[in-house]
Amino acid sequence: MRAQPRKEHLLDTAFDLFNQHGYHATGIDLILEKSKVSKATMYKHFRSKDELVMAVLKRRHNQVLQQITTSLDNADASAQQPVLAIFDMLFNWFQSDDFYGCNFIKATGEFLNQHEVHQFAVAHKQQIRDLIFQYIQQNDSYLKAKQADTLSLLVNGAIINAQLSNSATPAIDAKNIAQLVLQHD
Amino acid sequence: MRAQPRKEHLLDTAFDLFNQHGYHATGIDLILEKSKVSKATMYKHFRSKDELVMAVLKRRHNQVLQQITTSLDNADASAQQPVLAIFDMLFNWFQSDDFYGCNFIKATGEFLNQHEVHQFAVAHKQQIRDLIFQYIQQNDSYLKAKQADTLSLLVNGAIINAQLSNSATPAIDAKNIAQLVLQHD
DNA sequence: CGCTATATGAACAGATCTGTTCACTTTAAT
DNA sequence: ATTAAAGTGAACAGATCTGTTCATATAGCG
Repeated sequence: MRAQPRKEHLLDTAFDLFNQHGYHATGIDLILEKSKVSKATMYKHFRSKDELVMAVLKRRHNQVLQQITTSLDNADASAQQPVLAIFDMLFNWFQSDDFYGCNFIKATGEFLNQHEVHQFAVAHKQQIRDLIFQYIQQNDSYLKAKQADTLSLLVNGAIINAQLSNSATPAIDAKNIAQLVLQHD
Repeated sequence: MRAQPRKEHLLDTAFDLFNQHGYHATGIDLILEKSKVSKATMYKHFRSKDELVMAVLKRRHNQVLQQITTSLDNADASAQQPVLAIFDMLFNWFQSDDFYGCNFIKATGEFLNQHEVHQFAVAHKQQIRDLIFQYIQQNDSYLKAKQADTLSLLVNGAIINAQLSNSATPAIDAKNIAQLVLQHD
């Protein structure tokens, strides 16, 4: 199979524009203009705009899971709570130029509950929580595994506050809170 | 001045639809159909859709500030941290049938940073943080006033997780975390 | 070189969206 | 009952959006 640079480039451009303008406010034509891809090509790869949105989300989903896994794998195993490495990852993300909040949270806001896109976004967040849950069970076993809910809440709160304040410090705030809560039980 | 039931009804309907479908996905025609108001009337009250959006946000902004103020005023002053009453308010909100997440967070996701709507939404969240800050200074003075950032992060995290999980328990989770963090310092 | 995949661009259809206009009707207060 | 304000409905304009089509161009590969 040949690599598909056009398709990947299209997904990159769409991802950026969706994050900045939102899903409905971003027209197909804008994506095509920015990516220098023709409309016919796009519709050969994706049957509809919704399918493009789903492809963007699925690719990002895999990227995020990969990033979290890598973060946790590289975490200092001698640390008291290696799971907190997640917040260091958030800190880096918040500082990047192309940070415009979480595209999955955005997706739940723009599509109705029963819509495929909404449901995929919810499933994505749930899967992150589950990933944290599993990691705690295996590596920070002295922690109550149910603390995954707490960490998930702190992660999402940090994302929102980082977007609102256009600063990365909520990642540090969240890490400090997490540290306190986790070592308490 | 006469009361303006049509205008208020229009704002009510628009608020609900914006919350469920998002701002851009909600067409004027849908709002008019649901509210049984004619298009001419709407455009007499609001010069554009953006102006309607702003009116919805401004009204909601006042409602939220009022709710928080009332919550804090009615908080058990003998409690250790009366500021935690905010999370009880969140709990009730999350349980209501018309809870579809935070319309201000949604607004930041759908409008560019420099857009009036985006900026108003950011200012709204900042003002809530400031309100908490002031309350802590006056009533929970043994707390570090800067903890308003922590509470803000917990509030927003709870809102997101409540929307994602379609449950009210994140309000309780956030309250427990807040209690722990605040009494620690 | 020549074959085949893939991409292009430009025009087009049809739907939907915001916003305007206007003749007419309803409502509320005097 | 009269009058003035407010609301209605329906048609319309113009912009924008998604999606289609097709003749042409281009790039990779034997």
